[in-house]
Amino acid sequence: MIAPNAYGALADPTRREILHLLGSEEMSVSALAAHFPVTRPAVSQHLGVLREAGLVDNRKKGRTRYYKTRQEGLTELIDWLAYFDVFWDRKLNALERYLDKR
Amino acid sequence: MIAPNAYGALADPTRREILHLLGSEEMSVSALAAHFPVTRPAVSQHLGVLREAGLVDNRKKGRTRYYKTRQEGLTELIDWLAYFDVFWDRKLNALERYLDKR
DNA sequence: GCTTTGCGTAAGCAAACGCTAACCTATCGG
DNA sequence: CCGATAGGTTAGCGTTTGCTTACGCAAAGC
Repeated sequence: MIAPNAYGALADPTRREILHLLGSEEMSVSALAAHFPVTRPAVSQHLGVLREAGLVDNRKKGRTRYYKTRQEGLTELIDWLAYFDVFWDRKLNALERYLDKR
Repeated sequence: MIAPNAYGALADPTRREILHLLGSEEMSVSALAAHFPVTRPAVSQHLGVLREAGLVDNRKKGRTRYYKTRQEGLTELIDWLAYFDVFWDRKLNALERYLDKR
């Protein structure tokens, strides 16, 4: 599945925070909505945007629907950034820090 | 200078293409506008958004204003993506290919 | 000087966005 | 069954966005 508009999905701060929350663990819509000042339908709509962008996935368990980040969707963004030279500088620096922590 | 909203700046496809054009070389506003179906003022407004986001810079030479990408601004996006595991997978793969070429 | 060129800015408008309130279906528990 | 719960959907709203047209101003060119 291709991601039509992964960039626009990141434009909203709530959606970015949702992605980070779902990055660490699977979460239900209600549990997700508890983290934000907006109503549950608003979060549901954000999840719809993220799903169409290919950035999240979900599975249904009973009446609860669990969402999680769909990491393949993020590769588009990473590939886009790879065009810029700065990518390599940051990459090597960050990689160094990353490897130091293991 | 901090970048208040680098994410939203990427939401528009015209702005993304502008960034790539400016990544390879410095360009004037008119030269930039020639690449797009929209008018020059529209491009000028896009450049204003990119400038406020810290993604482009410009210098004035006579009556011409040359824009170029401001690579430091992209670091926010890279840092954001670095939270996800897929970032490191892509990074390590790309680094491998990169090193193989030397 | 006067005209042209390069660019920014302002006004106005249609479309898209983010939100809430209200409603719907589906599932669980009694 | 029946009521409560989980979550998607819709209508309507104010706001923001992206665009054009029109204007203003500084730098060149004549």
